[in-house]
Amino acid sequence: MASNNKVRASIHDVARRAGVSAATASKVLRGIRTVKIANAEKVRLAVKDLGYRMDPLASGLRRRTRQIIGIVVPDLENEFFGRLTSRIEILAEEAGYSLAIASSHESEVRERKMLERMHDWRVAGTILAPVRSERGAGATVMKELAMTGALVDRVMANDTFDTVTVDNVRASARVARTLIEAGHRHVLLFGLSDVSKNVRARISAFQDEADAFCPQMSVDVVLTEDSVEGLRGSLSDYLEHHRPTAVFSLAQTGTLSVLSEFRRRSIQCPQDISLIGFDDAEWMQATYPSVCAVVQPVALLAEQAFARLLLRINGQEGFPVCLLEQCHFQERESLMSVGSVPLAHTGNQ
Amino acid sequence: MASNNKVRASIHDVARRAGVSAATASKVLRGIRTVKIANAEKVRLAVKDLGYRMDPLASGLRRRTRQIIGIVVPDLENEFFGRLTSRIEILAEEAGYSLAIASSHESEVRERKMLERMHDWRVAGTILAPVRSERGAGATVMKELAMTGALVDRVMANDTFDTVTVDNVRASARVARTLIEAGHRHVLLFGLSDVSKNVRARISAFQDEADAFCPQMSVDVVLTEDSVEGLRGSLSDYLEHHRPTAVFSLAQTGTLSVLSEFRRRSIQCPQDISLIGFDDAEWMQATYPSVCAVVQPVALLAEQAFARLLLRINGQEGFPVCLLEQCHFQERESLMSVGSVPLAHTGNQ
DNA sequence: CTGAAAGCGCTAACAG
DNA sequence: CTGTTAGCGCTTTCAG
Repeated sequence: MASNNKVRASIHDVARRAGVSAATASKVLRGIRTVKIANAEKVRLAVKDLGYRMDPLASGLRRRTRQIIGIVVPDLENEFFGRLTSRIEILAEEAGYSLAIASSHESEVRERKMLERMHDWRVAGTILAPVRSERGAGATVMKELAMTGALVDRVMANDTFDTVTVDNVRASARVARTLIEAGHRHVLLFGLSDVSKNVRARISAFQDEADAFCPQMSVDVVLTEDSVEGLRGSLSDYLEHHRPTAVFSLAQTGTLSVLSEFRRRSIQCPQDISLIGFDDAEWMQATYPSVCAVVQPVALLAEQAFARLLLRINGQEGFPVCLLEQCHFQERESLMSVGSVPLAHTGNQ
Repeated sequence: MASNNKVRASIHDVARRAGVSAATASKVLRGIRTVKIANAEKVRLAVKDLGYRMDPLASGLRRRTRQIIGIVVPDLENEFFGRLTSRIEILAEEAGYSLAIASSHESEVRERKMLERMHDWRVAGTILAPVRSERGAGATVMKELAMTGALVDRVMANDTFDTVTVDNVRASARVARTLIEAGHRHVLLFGLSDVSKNVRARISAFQDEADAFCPQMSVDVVLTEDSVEGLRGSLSDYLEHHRPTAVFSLAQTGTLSVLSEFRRRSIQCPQDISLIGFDDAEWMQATYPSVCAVVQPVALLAEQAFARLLLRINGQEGFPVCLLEQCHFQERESLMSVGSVPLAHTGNQ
């Protein structure tokens, strides 16, 4: 067996070399001040000499809780969750925890498995971004296991855990109003699977806003259960028979499909059809036309979710709160008023 | 302190309820067959009744090696590493390990910290994708600590660890040949920081190929230390005074910058300047023009790196190997022969 | 202020 | 086949 052949010094080795007991060495290492300064010095010296490093997992075994925070996200290949995780990793370390990262790969059974693993690892707390088919399964598992946790993204209020999410309603309403004001009266809402609470919220908020301020607006909704391949197909089918003046893409992958489909069909955007996407990405600045998007405050979501979790870990009691963070609307070229002349673009062609 | 208030059953509880000793219970749980069937059944029943779950970390403490594999990548926000990590997570689990994921956030000091943490966690092995400023620092740390490991991406041969990387030389040579054949005689190589071994390899391979097959080709190189902001600036400066017929972007972020800069300056791509990018992304299909790219075999990199690590964990001895995986060249619209008439595009405009 | 002893949850070793 | 004993590396407790 290959492995760490160099035997590692244990706290007993340190204690022996420093001429004190393991208990004392332990105190020094944990920064407890009730140790004679001379002894503390000796311990620190021994640590240095031996290149001693504590085994945090063994330590956690004894303390009965480990300095680890878990996070389970549905998809690490997705930039959004990459950014979320990345930010939380830093926050966790600043607070003295290690972050254990796991992906449920959009599968409910994996989600359960990963949550159980976090529990088995005795993490201090777990942040969960549920899978797309969110029916609260993940939260239920966490509740069953009596885990301390917080939920982020793709969640509405929950009766057990604090939740942090984007204000889908306000953001969608804002998109609706923008389109109405630009004269659009026939809009397609396009996205993946209606089982996601986020997407449902975005749709109904859009419709409510349309009903309230522009009852004559006709709103089509096309949702696909399948993944990326299906997206393109269902959009294609739809465009065969309908010609809205604007498309509101309900998620990032959808936005990409819309753009390609426009290109395939030689649909001029925004002259023929305007496009607004939910969720921004860097590449949306570089496309032609650049794409208007609802920008989610990822860093803020991370910070709030982490802050809530930390409070709970530290014993904060009380009813779960439900935090809604506001999105920003990024105007770009893909949006045009109906009937107006195209703006002068700086881009190709 | 909030925490897991429900007390968890230990293996002793299981043993007691099953009327056997902890050692026997342990054997059953580990699937060791030398246990009377009746007893094994009783243990399994007790496990079920108690909802028992083993503490894998305590178990690892005793066995002196944990069923964990570590991976340290430079940037989880980067799609490439997201995919790599995601794939390795699955492979690790199939092999009976949990994957501990950490990001060094492109910082050498963090990289060391994360590697040390993996070591402290007594992982069975660690896969490292070094930070951009790769001077072998990460590998040195791993060697110092006598860790079992493998290196992936951004590495050349290493005298201690198996390495798995993309064949930058062949890929770049291929790009060079493609451009030569398309009649390009003035090319810009554009990218981030020359301290990355990958980027250095790509540049010199391109130059070698050009020297060999088209000595009159003029090759400019613009590299930026800074991150994304700097990229745009240095490209802009360059284009102020030069007008190559093609740009070879050495990394994904660069490709995005090139595209935006083209748009800003109303440079028609590919009519005025062709573009080829190293590293593919989904959005490159949807831009106008769609972007030619060198596609890295991410899944393959993951599989090879993992396979090598597993061999080492299982005691495989011998000199470190250096695996080179081949890239695929994806033709798209952004490449045109010099002096030729644009192809009919199906896209906008 | 210190150290001996006990034990976190688990498993290796070995005598029965 | 089974159970006892003795730890893995650490921290807690409590008598000194």
